[in-house]
Amino acid sequence: MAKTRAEKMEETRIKLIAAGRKAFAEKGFASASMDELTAGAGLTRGALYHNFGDKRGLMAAVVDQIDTEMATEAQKVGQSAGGGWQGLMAEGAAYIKLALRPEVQRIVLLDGPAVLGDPSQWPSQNRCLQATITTLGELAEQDAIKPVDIEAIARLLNGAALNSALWVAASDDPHATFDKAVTAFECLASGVLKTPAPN
Amino acid sequence: MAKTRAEKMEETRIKLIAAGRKAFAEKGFASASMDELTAGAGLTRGALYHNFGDKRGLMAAVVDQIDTEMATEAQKVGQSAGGGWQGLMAEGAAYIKLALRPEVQRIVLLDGPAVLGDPSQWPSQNRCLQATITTLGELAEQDAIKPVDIEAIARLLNGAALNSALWVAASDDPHATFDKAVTAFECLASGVLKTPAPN
DNA sequence: CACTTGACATACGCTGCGTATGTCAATACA
DNA sequence: TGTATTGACATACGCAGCGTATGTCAAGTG
Repeated sequence: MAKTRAEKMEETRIKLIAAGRKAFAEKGFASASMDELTAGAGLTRGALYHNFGDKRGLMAAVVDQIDTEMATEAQKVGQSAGGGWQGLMAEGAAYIKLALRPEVQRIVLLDGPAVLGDPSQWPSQNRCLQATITTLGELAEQDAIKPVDIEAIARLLNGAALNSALWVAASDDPHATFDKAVTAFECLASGVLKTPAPN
Repeated sequence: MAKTRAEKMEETRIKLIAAGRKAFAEKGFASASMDELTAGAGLTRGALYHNFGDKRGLMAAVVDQIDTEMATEAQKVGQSAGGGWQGLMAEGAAYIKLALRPEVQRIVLLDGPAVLGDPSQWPSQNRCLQATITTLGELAEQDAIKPVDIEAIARLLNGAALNSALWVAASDDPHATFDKAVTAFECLASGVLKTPAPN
């Protein structure tokens, strides 16, 4: 069967995003050549500028894809941990673990802010936050946490988790450092609990 | 009196760093032209590449200057708050307040990581952390905090504080959001206390 | 007072982005 | 079904900006 035009266009978008994701991860945004990148996908810069406007546009699409994946994954982990406090802790650990991937570090944590600006304004980041905010909301209804601004707590927790991943990844013994980071995360998070942490 | 060569060179370094700081803050690293920048300082790119090696080298010098200033300032605030727990809280609020300056946001929080890599590896950031670690160390000696890894806590607190500044700055009502951020910061920080937070 | 060093300027090449223009296949329409 | 039209993508061009190779002249040296 002949492919429709819309289908083919969707294919090229997918190919370009995949190529961009690879190039940005391996060389960083600044050093990734659009000529090389598109050629690798069997296309030219023409396709890129037609579909995404400019280099930044492709970056935005790539970032959106990556941290949509992260949000989905972390949310899933949180829910299968049973939601509530356990879910929140599992989500935090999941974020740190996901952010250990070099691809995430380079694209989302290092280059993303420089290219796209403040991460708290990204649509995808708001999707990530939503999971945390929802979980915190449940806890608030159960009167389990202090009466503080939930959004603020969620943002600080997310920021702390993502940042600590860079530290973990750069450490000599990532495994041991990961454990320290998760423990510290849980320790800080316990500050919002009304009852002392169950350690 | 005639100026010695070393003195003149020091002057050009200072001029270039000042010009870089201004240009990077106003246009961002990528869009800052080294030709313009150096011309504004009454010099040429020759001086720049002689003194700093490349564009990144100047960026490193600028970042180092800025967050050395931040470390000094925050430490001062923490000490005049009397050290200990009050000092730690004051330090945190000070970091958030310092990071509200557009110059800091653009250079240190957005472009810095992309250009220089993981902030936790910057020499200057380690200076910033040192203050927090010292304060936490005092508290540990007084047996006031839980037996967790101090470095990990310090890194998470610093990361949370700096990140929240971006959120505050981008909000509709920065003043109100600042209060929320500081309250949330103190709430999370209280998680390391053995005795429940004095709220 | 010749000589050397080195701080900085000048000149060049190359890479790479964005855009203007061209082309050809897929749809619309008669 | 043949013609017109759109639009997805390729090709070609101009320009900015980085890094480097080379030049110059004043400050230090013996």
